[in-house]
Amino acid sequence: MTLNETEKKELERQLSVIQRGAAEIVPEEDLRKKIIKSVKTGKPLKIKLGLDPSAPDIHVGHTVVLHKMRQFQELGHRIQLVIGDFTGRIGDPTGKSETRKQLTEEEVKRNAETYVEQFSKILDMDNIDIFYNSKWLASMNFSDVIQLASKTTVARMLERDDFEKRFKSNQAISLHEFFYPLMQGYDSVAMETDIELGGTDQKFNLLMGRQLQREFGQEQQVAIMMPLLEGLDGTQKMSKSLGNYIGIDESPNDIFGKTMSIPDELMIKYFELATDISGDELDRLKKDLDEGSVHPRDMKMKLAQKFVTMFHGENAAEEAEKHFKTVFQKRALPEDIQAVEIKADQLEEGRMWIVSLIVELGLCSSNSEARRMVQQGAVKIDEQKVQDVQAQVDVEPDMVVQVGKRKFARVRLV
RNA sequence: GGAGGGGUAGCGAAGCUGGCCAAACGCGGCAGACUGUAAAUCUGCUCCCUCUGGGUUCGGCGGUUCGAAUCCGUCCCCCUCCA
Repeated sequence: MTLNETEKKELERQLSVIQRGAAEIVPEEDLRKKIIKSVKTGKPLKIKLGLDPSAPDIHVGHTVVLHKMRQFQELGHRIQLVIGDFTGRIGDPTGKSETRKQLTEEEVKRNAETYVEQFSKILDMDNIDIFYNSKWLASMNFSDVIQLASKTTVARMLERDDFEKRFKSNQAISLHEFFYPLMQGYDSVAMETDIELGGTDQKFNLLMGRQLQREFGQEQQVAIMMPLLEGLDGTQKMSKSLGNYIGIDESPNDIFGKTMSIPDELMIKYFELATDISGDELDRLKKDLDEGSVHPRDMKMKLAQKFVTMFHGENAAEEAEKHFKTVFQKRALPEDIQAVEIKADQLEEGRMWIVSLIVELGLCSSNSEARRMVQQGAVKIDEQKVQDVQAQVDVEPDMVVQVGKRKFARVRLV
């Protein structure tokens, strides 16, 4: 197929955008072909992203794939979300024994709405298709299922990492778990997907889509795997269960603060994968960092600002930065300290034991912990260090109690 | 179904010839110093309790004993090998 100059340019433009940040594209050649076809015919490609309906709270790690989706949108392609409402009922094959609780239709719907709401911070939701895979999976009968199962082999299934491991180590693999990739793959058949996006951990499933499409006589989809973003600890992938995540629904101050605590080495990766900056801008940032012309801290602040802006808007970002600067750079008290009620009848002659006060204010979870904090010199009342565990504190309204560097509470006497 | 191994604090892992075990050690976490709420480093803390002491812990339950993570019975769960 021959391309004229403008078409060639367009091809290269799209390729470079799509490739940026991607961990793997399988196969690249097909991607080329699909883009050429699209450029020639003016028909957008169908880009699929599968969603698990059970975990609707998304964090920055999830946004990696969303940013890639966004880029596709901007390139004029059609993005399609599939809510795995049917798949969710089967339980995913992570090897853990707990059976996933069945979601009711209500819950699935509510979760889907949450997705839509959260995604709107990154994607153009007016320009998007949403599917539920129960639409085609729920109506399949047993012979349809057998038919589908016959499209692949046990050996093929065992190629999948976690299946292989479990098989070799004699751990149970329930037969139904084999159907999870099959279902996900079949979604691509049903939707005639051109390109499917996912994390590198989804590779097997994405490739299954390819295989099934071929079996069903369709043009095969291209699988684009995005890297998994490491969390705040800098080593493990960002996940809610590890607690090393930045949730997009968190407060501006938390998002800003958490971003500041990521290891420097990850900054560029975060910029590349989790923000909307262009390739050129990214190159500039890298250069600045290498040359040392920008303080890494300041660059990270820029990142933090981008995140807060993305999730809460520009004003919030400015506020958060101000907060960060006063609290952590100047070590001053933040402006908006959460007020916590202390009931007057908890006091004895207007006083309260320091340890109980800390616990009552919710700054520590047990007396023992609070006691430790006092002993370690982590506790300040109105900026005065308190180190006496026995101290009886005169409780004044609006008094500010601080534990460690980042936990504050303002007393509200009632 | 048979044989063997194992279940200890957030995790990993000692202890298991009964008292010195609230339980070594490592990781993680928290706090302090230093800083850029980065990294590295150093120090302390890390079941609960108004605490130089007390109370509950070592898969569950029940025994033996002055005293049990450690011994006995029983139940549950996990793993390995055999069928």
